[in-house]
Amino acid sequence: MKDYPDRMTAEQAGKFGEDVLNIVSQIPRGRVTTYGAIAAWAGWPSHSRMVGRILRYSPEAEALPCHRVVNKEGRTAPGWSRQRMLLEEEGVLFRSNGHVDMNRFLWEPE
DNA sequence: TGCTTGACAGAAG
DNA sequence: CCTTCTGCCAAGC
Repeated sequence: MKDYPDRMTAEQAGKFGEDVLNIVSQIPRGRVTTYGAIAAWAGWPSHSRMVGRILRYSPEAEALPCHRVVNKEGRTAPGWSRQRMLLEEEGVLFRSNGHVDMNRFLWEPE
Protein backbone atom coordinates (compact mmCIF):
# COMPACT_ATOMS: atom_id res chain seq x y z
CA MET A 1 0.00 0.00 0.00
CA LYS A 2 1.61 3.17 -1.04
CA ASP A 3 1.06 5.87 1.54
CA TYR A 4 2.73 8.61 -0.43
CA PRO A 5 2.13 10.02 -3.89
CA ASP A 6 3.96 8.32 -6.73
CA ARG A 7 5.34 11.55 -8.17
CA MET A 8 7.98 11.97 -10.81
CA THR A 9 11.31 13.68 -10.31
CA ALA A 10 12.30 16.23 -12.95
CA GLU A 11 14.58 13.66 -14.51
CA GLN A 12 11.89 10.99 -14.65
CA ALA A 13 9.49 13.50 -16.17
CA GLY A 14 12.02 14.21 -18.90
CA LYS A 15 12.47 10.55 -19.75
CA PHE A 16 8.72 10.01 -19.61
CA GLY A 17 8.30 12.75 -22.19
CA GLU A 18 10.88 11.17 -24.49
CA ASP A 19 9.26 7.75 -24.18
CA VAL A 20 5.82 9.15 -24.91
CA LEU A 21 6.99 10.92 -28.06
CA ASN A 22 8.94 7.84 -29.10
CA ILE A 23 5.90 5.60 -28.75
CA VAL A 24 3.65 8.01 -30.65
CA SER A 25 6.14 8.07 -33.52
CA GLN A 26 5.73 4.30 -33.81
CA ILE A 27 1.95 4.21 -34.22
CA PRO A 28 1.30 2.70 -37.69
CA ARG A 29 -0.65 4.63 -40.29
CA GLY A 30 -4.35 3.85 -40.13
CA ARG A 31 -4.22 2.74 -36.49
CA VAL A 32 -4.79 4.49 -33.15
CA THR A 33 -3.77 4.01 -29.52
CA THR A 34 -4.81 5.50 -26.19
CA TYR A 35 -3.36 7.94 -23.66
CA GLY A 36 -3.55 5.41 -20.86
CA ALA A 37 -1.78 2.73 -22.86
CA ILE A 38 1.06 5.08 -23.78
CA ALA A 39 1.48 6.11 -20.15
CA ALA A 40 1.56 2.48 -19.07
CA TRP A 41 4.14 1.52 -21.69
CA ALA A 42 6.28 4.46 -20.61
CA GLY A 43 6.21 3.05 -17.11
CA TRP A 44 3.73 5.40 -15.41
CA PRO A 45 0.23 3.86 -15.65
CA SER A 46 -1.45 6.62 -13.67
CA HIS A 47 -0.14 9.43 -15.88
CA SER A 48 -2.49 9.25 -18.83
CA ARG A 49 -3.37 12.93 -18.41
CA MET A 50 0.30 13.83 -18.64
CA VAL A 51 0.45 12.16 -22.06
CA GLY A 52 -2.23 14.51 -23.30
CA ARG A 53 -0.37 17.47 -21.82
CA ILE A 54 2.84 16.50 -23.59
CA LEU A 55 1.21 16.01 -26.97
CA ARG A 56 -0.52 19.34 -26.73
CA TYR A 57 2.31 21.49 -25.40
CA SER A 58 5.52 19.83 -26.59
CA PRO A 59 6.89 21.33 -29.84
CA GLU A 60 8.35 17.94 -30.82
CA ALA A 61 4.82 16.48 -31.03
CA GLU A 62 4.19 18.77 -33.99
CA ALA A 63 6.11 16.44 -36.31
CA LEU A 64 4.56 13.28 -34.91
CA PRO A 65 1.27 11.51 -35.81
CA CYS A 66 -0.35 12.64 -32.57
CA HIS A 67 -3.75 12.57 -34.29
CA ARG A 68 -3.52 8.79 -33.90
CA VAL A 69 -3.94 9.11 -30.14
CA VAL A 70 -7.52 9.00 -28.83
CA ASN A 71 -9.02 8.22 -25.44
CA LYS A 72 -10.02 4.71 -24.44
CA GLU A 73 -13.56 5.10 -25.73
CA GLY A 74 -12.27 6.13 -29.15
CA ARG A 75 -13.20 9.79 -28.73
CA THR A 76 -11.07 12.42 -30.43
CA ALA A 77 -9.51 15.35 -28.58
CA PRO A 78 -12.01 18.08 -27.61
CA GLY A 79 -11.66 21.24 -29.69
CA TRP A 80 -9.63 19.54 -32.42
CA SER A 81 -12.14 18.54 -35.11
CA ARG A 82 -9.36 18.20 -37.69
CA GLN A 83 -8.15 15.09 -35.91
CA ARG A 84 -11.14 13.11 -37.19
CA MET A 85 -10.42 14.21 -40.78
CA LEU A 86 -6.79 13.14 -40.54
CA LEU A 87 -7.78 9.70 -39.26
CA GLU A 88 -10.47 9.17 -41.88
CA GLU A 89 -7.90 9.99 -44.57
CA GLU A 90 -5.88 7.03 -43.29
CA GLY A 91 -8.88 4.73 -43.43
CA VAL A 92 -9.88 4.78 -39.77
CA LEU A 93 -13.63 4.29 -39.51
CA PHE A 94 -15.88 6.02 -36.97
CA ARG A 95 -19.02 4.61 -35.42
CA SER A 96 -22.35 6.41 -35.66
CA ASN A 97 -21.72 7.89 -32.23
CA GLY A 98 -18.62 9.72 -33.48
CA HIS A 99 -16.13 7.40 -31.81
CA VAL A 100 -13.32 5.43 -33.47
CA ASP A 101 -14.08 1.71 -33.87
CA MET A 102 -11.48 0.64 -31.32
CA ASN A 103 -12.09 -3.06 -31.86
CA ARG A 104 -10.54 -2.83 -35.29
CA PHE A 105 -8.11 0.09 -35.18
CA LEU A 106 -6.53 -0.01 -31.72
CA TRP A 107 -2.78 -0.60 -31.99
CA GLU A 108 -0.51 -1.95 -29.27
CA PRO A 109 3.31 -2.34 -29.43
CA GLU A 110 5.14 -5.47 -28.47
C1' DT B 1 1.01 27.15 0.00
C1' DG B 2 -3.59 26.13 -1.71
C1' DC B 3 -7.01 26.00 -5.26
C1' DT B 4 -8.06 25.35 -10.21
C1' DT B 5 -7.37 23.29 -14.71
C1' DG B 6 -7.09 19.69 -18.08
C1' DA B 7 -5.85 16.19 -25.67
C1' DC B 8 -7.65 10.88 -19.21
C1' DA B 9 -10.16 6.71 -17.06
C1' DG B 10 -13.93 4.59 -14.91
C1' DA B 11 -18.24 4.39 -12.63
C1' DA B 12 -22.90 6.12 -11.84
C1' DG B 13 -27.42 8.03 -12.98
C1' DC C 1 -25.95 7.88 -25.31
C1' DC C 2 -24.92 11.87 -22.47
C1' DT C 3 -23.71 14.34 -18.23
C1' DT C 4 -21.51 14.47 -13.86
C1' DC C 5 -18.50 12.86 -10.21
C1' DT C 6 -14.28 10.93 -8.35
C1' DG C 7 -9.45 9.65 -8.68
C1' DC C 8 -5.44 11.03 -10.85
C1' DC C 9 -1.10 14.33 -11.07
C1' DA C 10 1.77 18.12 -13.14
C1' DA C 11 1.25 23.08 -14.17
C1' DG C 12 -0.44 27.77 -13.47
C1' DC C 13 -1.74 31.35 -10.76
